[in-house]
Amino acid sequence: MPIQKTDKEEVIAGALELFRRQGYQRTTMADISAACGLLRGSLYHYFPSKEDLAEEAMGHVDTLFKDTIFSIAEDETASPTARLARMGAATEAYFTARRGGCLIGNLALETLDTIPEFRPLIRRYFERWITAYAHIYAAGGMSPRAARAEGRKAVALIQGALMMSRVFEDTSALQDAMMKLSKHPPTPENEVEEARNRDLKQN
Amino acid sequence: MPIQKTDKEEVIAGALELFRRQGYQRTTMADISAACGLLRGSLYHYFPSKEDLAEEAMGHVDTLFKDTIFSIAEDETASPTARLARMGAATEAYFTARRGGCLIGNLALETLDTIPEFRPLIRRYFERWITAYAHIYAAGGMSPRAARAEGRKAVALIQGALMMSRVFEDTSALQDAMMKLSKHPPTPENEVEEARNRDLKQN
Amino acid sequence: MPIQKTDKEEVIAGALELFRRQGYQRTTMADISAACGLLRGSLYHYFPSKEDLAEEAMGHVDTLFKDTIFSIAEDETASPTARLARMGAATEAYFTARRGGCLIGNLALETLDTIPEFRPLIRRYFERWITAYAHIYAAGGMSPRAARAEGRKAVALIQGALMMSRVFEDTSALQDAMMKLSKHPPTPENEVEEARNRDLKQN
Amino acid sequence: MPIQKTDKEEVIAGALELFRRQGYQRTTMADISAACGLLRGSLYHYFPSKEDLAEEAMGHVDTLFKDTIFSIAEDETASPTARLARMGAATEAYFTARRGGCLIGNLALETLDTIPEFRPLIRRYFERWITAYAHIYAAGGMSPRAARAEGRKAVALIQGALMMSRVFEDTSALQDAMMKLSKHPPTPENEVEEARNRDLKQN
DNA sequence: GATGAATGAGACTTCATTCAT
DNA sequence: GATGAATGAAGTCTCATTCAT
Repeated sequence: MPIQKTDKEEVIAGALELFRRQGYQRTTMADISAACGLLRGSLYHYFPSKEDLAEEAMGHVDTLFKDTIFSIAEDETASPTARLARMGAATEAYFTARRGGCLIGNLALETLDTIPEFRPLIRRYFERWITAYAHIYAAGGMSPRAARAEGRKAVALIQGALMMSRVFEDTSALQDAMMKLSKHPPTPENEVEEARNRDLKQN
Repeated sequence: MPIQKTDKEEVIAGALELFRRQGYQRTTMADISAACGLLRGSLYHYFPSKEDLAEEAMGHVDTLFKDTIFSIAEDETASPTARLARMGAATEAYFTARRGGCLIGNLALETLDTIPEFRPLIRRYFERWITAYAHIYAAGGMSPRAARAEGRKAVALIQGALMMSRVFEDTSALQDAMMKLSKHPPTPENEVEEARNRDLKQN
Repeated sequence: MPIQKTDKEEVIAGALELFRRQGYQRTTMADISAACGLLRGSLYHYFPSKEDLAEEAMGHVDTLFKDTIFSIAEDETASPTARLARMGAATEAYFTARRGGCLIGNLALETLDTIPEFRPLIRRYFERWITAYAHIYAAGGMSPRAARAEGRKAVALIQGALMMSRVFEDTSALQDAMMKLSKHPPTPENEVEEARNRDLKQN
Repeated sequence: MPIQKTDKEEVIAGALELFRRQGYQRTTMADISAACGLLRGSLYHYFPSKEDLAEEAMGHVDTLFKDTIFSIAEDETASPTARLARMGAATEAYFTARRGGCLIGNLALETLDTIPEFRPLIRRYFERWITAYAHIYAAGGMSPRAARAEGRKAVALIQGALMMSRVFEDTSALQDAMMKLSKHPPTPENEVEEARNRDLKQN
């Protein structure tokens, strides 16, 4: 029985990578079966359809991020800045070790308008990510509303940076973005404004 | 001939929207022919293949951005801050008027690893965009190196915000990001650091 | 354009015979394409699915029976007995010229519980057939209620006779049944009863 | 062993119902295994193949009819009319208690031209049924030849009535047919002719 | 230039059957 | 004997592309 679970996980792992790099439509069940050594028909013992398989792959990523990355934000024993740094490092490590960027981000852009079944999964993943950043920002003294807005911008920046890294085949775009996010909580717009005003008055 | 060209433009316009919302693989030549009123076989009088059609659609977007958005950055008669605001407003207006986000960003994530022919087009588009931001930032006094890094982050933030807007069906994510970018040049990391240090010393 | 219609009719004719003899599930699109010289994929230019193709085949039979057999019942210039004879002869001729019995009867038993889309077509066909017999019986002086009941039995007898002919590869079962139905309107139960009583009294 | 046999009977009972309602091709081994609580692979401990399983199911019906319905015809202690009534009642009771009509009649129309292995079974079943009716009719004074012809029509009427009952989801079609058959031996064609002639002469 | 039927490769999926455990 | 994963052939259907009219 442990063999069984291993097999299924192997299929998911192979499918996950193919979906991430080739997209959902372009990846065929034949590709996946070749990647995991199973025959085409055998995949259907584990997954009733290609869609289900993709959902399980996304669920796998979702769970992994929840357990190993987003959970860092909840560690109230660490300072907000320390949590930011640790979450950033974990995020960067995850994506640096894998080509093709973010599975769920990629599938989001490809399927959001055509496969409604994926939408809840996609939203839950990003919702959790945003909430993680917002939690840290709020712990740093930001208002809940601003913390959430900044969290959304943080996730946007990471996803955009993943896109840039892929487009230019240069991981520095991701590193750059993570560095920006990791050092300290962002300064919301008005605070920046005030800071500038202060600077101007000093001169 | 101009009539002909109009026909071709209509095909491109229809294909562009379908590719943006449904992705490349999911969009069929039949979808496109239905969208523009032509029959399946007739598409091949204008475009030798689906790939060529997609490339022309991307080229259309590329040219449009170059002429109407990126060109704003070159307007040396306006202040950097004014150019940022105008470019931000134009960008926001473009994407707010269309569902599905950014054609080239979407196709980038879907096809970068499977259709190498698209890569030069995708890179040129993002290269221009980054350059536009870098140009403004440099005009604001930033070093060329920092300006380019900040430009890349700016484009990343926009693309990520487009993803968030689509995921949550909420255009405020884009507005939020554009507001952040439009107000003034970003404060590079070390400058913020210094500013904070200044603040601390004052207290 | 007449070529087009001919092609489609040819496909239907080939499919019709295959469905009648092999059943719906057992007949593959490959069988049909081989029978009409078209490639598998080409069938989908004419019919969106196998189900639709089968429905058109059934519709073809339905129309043919309506126009060439059931219409005989409406010919008020002929006596009921003459109409019975002509309808019986036409029915027998149709089924004698074809192996495999009645397409719609066969598909009825095979698909009634599994392909609900076929049900309306199947019912309409039998409804018309019953109505044709009932019309003649009523013209022969039978009450509408009894005429309908006898019509249903007439159609049942024909379908059952087709089954017997197929089981025993002996067309005499059909001929036998048609002879019984063709000679004159049936004597409803109570009339037979009365006739027997009369006979008994006479002796 | 008796436990084993019970298991086998359960499989056959489940398969029988599925084959009757869904047909042979449409019914999968997975359907059958789900219906009887066994797993897919386990079915092959009892039956070497799907065809064998279907043959055993048909054999089950064949034996049941032989023992509980056709045997009534052999009961020389009862009058022909009484036997007809009892056989009709038993037949009607059997089919009224089950949806989907007659397993062997259904499979006959579906498989007669494609699974020759089933043919002997199908023929034997109908042969017995016809013989049963012929036996009663002969006991009623009909010539062997006429009795057999009338027996075939009786079975045809029943099978056709089962079809009508299923098509219109109305068991009255079967009841109607059974009433016709149960009251008394049919009047062969020529006898009716003579009776009519007698009637005419009287007027 | 326009049409739309035809092509043929290939996609997802099903299913009877086998076999190692 | 029971299990259920694995097999591999085959089924329905899609689709980019071609071509005769």
